[in-house]
Amino acid sequence: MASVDEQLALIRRGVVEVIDEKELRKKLERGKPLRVKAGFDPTAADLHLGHTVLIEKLRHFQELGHQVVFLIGDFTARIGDPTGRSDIRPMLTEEEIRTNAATYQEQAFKILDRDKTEVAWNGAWCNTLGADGLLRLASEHTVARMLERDDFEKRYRHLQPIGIHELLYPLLQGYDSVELRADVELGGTDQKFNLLVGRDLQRKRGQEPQVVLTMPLLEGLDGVNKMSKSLGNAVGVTEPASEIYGKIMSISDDLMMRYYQLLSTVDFARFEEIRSGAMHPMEAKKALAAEITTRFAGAEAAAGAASDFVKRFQKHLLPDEIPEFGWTGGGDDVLVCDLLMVTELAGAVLAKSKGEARRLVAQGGVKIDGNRVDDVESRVRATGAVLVQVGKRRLVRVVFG
RNA sequence: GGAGAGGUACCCGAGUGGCCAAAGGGAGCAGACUGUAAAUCUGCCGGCGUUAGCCUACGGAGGUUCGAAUCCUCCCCUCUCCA
Repeated sequence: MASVDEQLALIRRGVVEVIDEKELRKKLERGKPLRVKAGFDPTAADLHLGHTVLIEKLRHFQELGHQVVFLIGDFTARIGDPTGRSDIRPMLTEEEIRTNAATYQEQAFKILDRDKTEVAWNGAWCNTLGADGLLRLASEHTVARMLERDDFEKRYRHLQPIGIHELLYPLLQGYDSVELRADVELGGTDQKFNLLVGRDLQRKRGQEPQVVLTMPLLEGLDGVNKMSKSLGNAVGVTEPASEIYGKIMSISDDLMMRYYQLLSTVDFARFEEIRSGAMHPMEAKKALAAEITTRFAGAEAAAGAASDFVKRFQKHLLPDEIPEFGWTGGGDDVLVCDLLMVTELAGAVLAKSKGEARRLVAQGGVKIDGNRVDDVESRVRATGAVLVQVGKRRLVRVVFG
């Protein structure tokens, strides 16, 4: 095992706050592997890059020989973490949670070593806690302290509803640490309150309080809000290579530096080179996109996505693979607007409605076989196949017959 | 239990009988400019329809009216204060 100082150096990288660093040092000095916990509520179908910031940090601990506990919040997912929420979120069904949890696990092991990771489900103890246990838990905290929490306080002040079950969330998360005898818990900065409740509860139950490590929140593609699927600014780890690559290429330069900081493994010298502008921002972005795409989709797919990107957006050529859709509408010639509706059922939506289709054409956003079409009345001969392009990214080959 | 305030499109939010498919902002989409960047500018932004127009929509259900997001009744939901 590495020396305590070496360990601390790696552990501290990218971390916002360590509570408390002296305690962490003391724990490390004992020379025993620490139990390091991070919890994930399976509220969405997939993990996205935001989650991976924490998982990467877990991996650091794993590399240092500590015991990583990947906690699936199957029970807490039913409440929904109130963090950052301005409204009550609907409770998920057990079914949804189970499926989500399964994919979370699979995806986490793209980063973590499966054999060295302990997977725990908090339903295991939450479900057997009983009203009795819940009461005891609830008695160990006060309403005033709970309402100190920023998001509760805000909602309270803005006359927004707060469900009583939501007040229970931090307690349950904290209780997980008691059950798992966690030495360290990781979370986003927005989790600080919940993480600290864990320390409190552990102390009350005679355990040494866990050290809390907060990680920065990864901004989504918009560069403003934190990455979240529901905000539509997320990059999912299971997305196709071309999507991951393309989405990263579309971020702003500022955001790129942020992603480098939180997602990349490049060393400090390289980081500085990029930050100073010695490297062209676009080249730097390509390197980042390649690194991340490789991590989740493999080197081969990443290379493909990269060359596709150059072809398509820099040389303005067509990509290797273009989705095809059969035309079933019939007729000798077809209104371009109708053509845009062809993929509606297949999911790759070009236009959601005829109105939108007409708008897109009128605004010059549509190309047929590479030629801009801006007359709403335009028609194409319904023979062979035509290439339909909407905007820069949406591309479909419509096959007649 | 009592008193009061409120629920408007993806989000915030204006509108208190016709000029309201509903101001303004944000998000989103398309175009120009680019490095598929940012910033900026332009257009669009419920559905159907070539225009006219029709349908759907201001928490829900009824009602008043030639006409309702706006008025009335009941119901549902949220918040505040008192108990």
